[in-house]
Amino acid sequence: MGITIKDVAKAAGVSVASVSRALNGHDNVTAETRQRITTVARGLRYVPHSAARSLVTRRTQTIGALLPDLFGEFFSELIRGIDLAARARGLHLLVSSSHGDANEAAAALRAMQGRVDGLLIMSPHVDAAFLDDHLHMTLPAVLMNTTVQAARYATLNIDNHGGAFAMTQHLLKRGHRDIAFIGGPDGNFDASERLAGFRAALTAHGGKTKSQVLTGDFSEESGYRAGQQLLAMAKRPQTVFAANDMMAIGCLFALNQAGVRVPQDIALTGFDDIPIARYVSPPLTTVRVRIADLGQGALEQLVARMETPDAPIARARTLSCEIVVRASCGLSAGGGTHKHNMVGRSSRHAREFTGGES
Amino acid sequence: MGITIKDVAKAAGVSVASVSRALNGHDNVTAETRQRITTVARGLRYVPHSAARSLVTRRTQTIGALLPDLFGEFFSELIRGIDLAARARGLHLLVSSSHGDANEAAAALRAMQGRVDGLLIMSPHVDAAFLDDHLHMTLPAVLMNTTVQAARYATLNIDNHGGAFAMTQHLLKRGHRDIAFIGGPDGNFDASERLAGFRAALTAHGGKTKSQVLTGDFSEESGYRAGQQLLAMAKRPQTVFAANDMMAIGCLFALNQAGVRVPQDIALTGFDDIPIARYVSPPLTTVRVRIADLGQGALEQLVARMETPDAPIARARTLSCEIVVRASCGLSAGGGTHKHNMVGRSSRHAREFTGGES
DNA sequence: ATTGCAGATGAAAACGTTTACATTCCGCTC
DNA sequence: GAGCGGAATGTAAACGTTTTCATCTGCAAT
Repeated sequence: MGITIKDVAKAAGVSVASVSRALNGHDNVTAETRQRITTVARGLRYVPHSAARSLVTRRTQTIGALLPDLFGEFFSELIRGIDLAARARGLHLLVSSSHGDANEAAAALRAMQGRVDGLLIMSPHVDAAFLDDHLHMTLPAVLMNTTVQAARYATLNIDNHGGAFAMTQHLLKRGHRDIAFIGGPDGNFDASERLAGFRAALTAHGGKTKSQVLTGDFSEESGYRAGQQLLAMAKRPQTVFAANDMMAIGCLFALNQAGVRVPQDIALTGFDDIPIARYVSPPLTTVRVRIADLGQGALEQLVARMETPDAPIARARTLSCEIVVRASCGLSAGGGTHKHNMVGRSSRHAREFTGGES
Repeated sequence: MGITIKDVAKAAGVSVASVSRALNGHDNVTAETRQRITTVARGLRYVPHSAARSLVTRRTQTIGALLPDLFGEFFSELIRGIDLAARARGLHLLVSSSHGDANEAAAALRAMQGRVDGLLIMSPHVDAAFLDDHLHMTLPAVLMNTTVQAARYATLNIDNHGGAFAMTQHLLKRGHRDIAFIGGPDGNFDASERLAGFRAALTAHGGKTKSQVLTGDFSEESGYRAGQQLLAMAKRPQTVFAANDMMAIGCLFALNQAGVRVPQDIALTGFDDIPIARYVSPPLTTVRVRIADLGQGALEQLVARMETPDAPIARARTLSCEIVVRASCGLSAGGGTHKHNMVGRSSRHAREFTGGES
């Protein structure tokens, strides 16, 4: 690795202190000396040793993201959002994923401790006690999509309940009365909230409805299996609401394959609005979660905490969702083919908003 | 941050050296003392300061991944593979992406220097001179999907050319004679290799064929636009070969939307075999790249270099692809519906292998 | 001419580890 | 019982920065 600040100092004929000052843009150094130092440093290809710097500044310029998994477009988008925001602030991003159980999550949490200035945690199965145990109190952290309510932690949630509620309501309003819900993994916060929202809407509606819940685990394959279950039924439900888009797409595929037409024979909706959702046939009606924004927002909240660690923790923020009506649920009341709406990030869709930021 | 190794030493009534030895599993320490120290350390919730450690050991236990982008399932899968392999070795993963131009890439490269023990670089537009300029020679690095041939760098490539060649050959063998190719971004190594493979196969075939190239940039949207161009043509090609799956899916959507049937009216194939490819309708015939394996393999190669930096660099490895025939290109010679083949990670498909590892 | 001041620079401490080297301790052997 | 050897433990240097404090310089004010 070789070349240190001392070498630069020697070559420039100044002290290490001046080199440090010049390179870090402090103002108490002559323009001329700074010029000389920068030139020398560049010539020598000097790169500050970040560990040494971190040791004394107690800053790593790095934030960590603890994710449950990395599979599929949801996490892809999430990381993209985080990365974007981090880059804008000159922060590095350390990712860690695949934490099947609590032990792995604990190990990951431990390992990150001290390597990062702040932590973004999305682990739908960790609870407050777990965090108290393994997360150092002084390390700023933001929890995403978590069941943890403790006021000690900053949290940012998707409006899972509201989104599922609105979507169900939308379906009911359009006359759907017999709806099957494809659920997510057991113990997953998002999954259970979405199911709860679905149920609440049914209850709120009051009228006569029918519903059932199929099991899934958020993977395309589980959606496909659910689709096969549907196909095997003597009397199929009128509508399927999958707890995420990947399952909806898997289910759609099973239906397509069997020649069951969507939405004519059965309507289908998802949740998340992953990028691919608008490109399947028929395009998927879904609950839009601005996934990248979620990551970005979480990072910004984290940065805020890092900058003023003593500020009281704002109460849990919830990111609103909106319903995006595409063809898969049957055409909306307004009719029309919506063709011009189906492509492009900025296109407008029929929308219904959920509660909004709380 | 508070609690250091000194605190542990004091509390356990030993010297810092013993604490260090005990906690790092050195053997020259009594079982009894080690026991005591570990207990105390745990009780105090001592976490070693990694920067201090890195400073003296000159190791960060972190590897960096430099990616051009994070959008879509391809990168998702790639990161997943890298993360998996890194985790298995107790290495942390620092990601950095969105390097539109060379300047950004240079800055990212610089910033990573010194924070990582090794670097995984996928930046389809960097060349050897660029690396010589910005990459410290002593930092182990593995280049993925790069045009760089320099023997100084370890590289791991997808067999883009072979894959595209094989796919084109497959299409020709099935009687397709008029094929449109949707290309990737200008200057992108993968894109140009795939196009070259396509052309080479046409040339090799010798017989009378027709072809054209539509422009794309690897995004669904560009595939959609290409699809619209196709639709607008007086005489449409018989077959479309998109340089990646995302574009194929975008194109498929445009065709579906217009009521043009795939594969009856027009055949369609892609490249990458991203997870979603088997779940669109019709399922996409494509060139399978074991994306996660690519990431995993690159990481392993990197680790090898880190462990023995002086070993001569193995010549560029190329990861073989295989053709996965699903329904979108018209049924394969064998006929049948392939229904049982379309789902599940381990299902067998009609396959044709490309050159394999060189 | 002396004092004071401000701005530029340098010397050295500090950050928390690991590790080479020194010391202590203990049980042996002669 | 003195000397020895080896294991366990301690001491202190080193890693490469940043930053506090001190020094030095030149210049204006007295």
